[in-house]
Amino acid sequence: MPYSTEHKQRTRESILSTAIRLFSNKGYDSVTIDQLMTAAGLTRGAFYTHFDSKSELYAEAVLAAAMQSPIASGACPGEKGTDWIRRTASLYLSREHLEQEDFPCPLAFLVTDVANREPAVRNTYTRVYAEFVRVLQSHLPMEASTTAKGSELSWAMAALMIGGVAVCRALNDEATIDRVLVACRQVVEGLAEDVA
Amino acid sequence: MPYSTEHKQRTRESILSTAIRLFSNKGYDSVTIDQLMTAAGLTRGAFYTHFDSKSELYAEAVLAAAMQSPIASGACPGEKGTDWIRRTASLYLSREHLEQEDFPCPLAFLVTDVANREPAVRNTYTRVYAEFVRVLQSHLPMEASTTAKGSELSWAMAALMIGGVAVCRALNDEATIDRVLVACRQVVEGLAEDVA
DNA sequence: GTCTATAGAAAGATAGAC
DNA sequence: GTCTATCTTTCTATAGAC
Repeated sequence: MPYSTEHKQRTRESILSTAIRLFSNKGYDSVTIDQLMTAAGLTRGAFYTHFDSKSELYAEAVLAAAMQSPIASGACPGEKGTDWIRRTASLYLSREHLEQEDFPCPLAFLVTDVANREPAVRNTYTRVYAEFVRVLQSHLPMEASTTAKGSELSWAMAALMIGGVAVCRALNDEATIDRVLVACRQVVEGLAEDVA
Repeated sequence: MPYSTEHKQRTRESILSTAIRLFSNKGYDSVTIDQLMTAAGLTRGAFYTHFDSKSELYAEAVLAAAMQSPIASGACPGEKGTDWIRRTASLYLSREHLEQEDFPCPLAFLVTDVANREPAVRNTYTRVYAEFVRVLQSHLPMEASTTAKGSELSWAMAALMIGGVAVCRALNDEATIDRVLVACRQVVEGLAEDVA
């Protein structure tokens, strides 16, 4: 691979990382190409060598964000079963995640934002969400990891975790945020254990 | 009250209703003053007689949306206890709500959007959310409507309902949407009953 | 591949006529 | 109070130099 191609690849990934960070924290419309490129250490003009348009970048960013987020893509490889669920819930529904600037879960940080975007982006979101649910279910205890009941539970658990984080980001009161986080963690754990 | 004042009041409310509809379905940035006023049957220039700025309008719209949404502000006055919860969950987590253009629940339709806005808007969101939780808890069976455990459950139930609706709006697959709606409804009902 | 410069469109907000 | 006209800013995207 010639130097220039390799270099282009690196630049592209740098733009993408910056995009994930900015889009996740400010939403699609509030991020300008200028801000993005400046934050990536470049200027406006260089953008279009790497991406066709802002919306194309967004679509890629949502997917890349999902794959890079340690929280969404099956963290805690050490743990198993209910322990994994408990640990994931406590990572996902945490202040650290809320304040996570670099790799937050796009499912939570961009829910409403994605809803207002074109079908291609929503297709990506749909796939990422389904994968999140699949991973959750695979860690449910015993047979629940394959039954219809366990599946149903997983679809709701994912919505609860995403909802909890999304709501907390909209709230403006520390005490309320902590209450929501704790409550959601407790309920997720309870659900995972009761299904056994 | 002189005619002009009364008329101004009506116009103002008309703009506000239009704002609720447009903001809820497209988000803050995607709605322009021009679109808004045209949809309200007026022109750009008339806007600033009623509101100081777009962001001020947004803050008012979020509050008004919460009060006008029959779903969020304690619908089903006929039902009581667990029946009320079950009925509210089935209204909230429904396709009708997802496709509701005029009075959707801003807690779900604007979560991420509000998160990216100024503190005043997030304060409003916080109050509306807390009220939603309060109403939910008041319909929990027996003592749960006053205990700490019932309170915790309510904070999570609200996040689950909001998360379910918000996620479904981002999804782009009918079957997946139905699965999420059903799953969330089931879990909400289960939670409300198990606490008894 | 990245830069500066700029075209071209659209937005928020204001001014002044009616 | 509402209109049309406009100021000013900001944004996406492109052109051309290096």
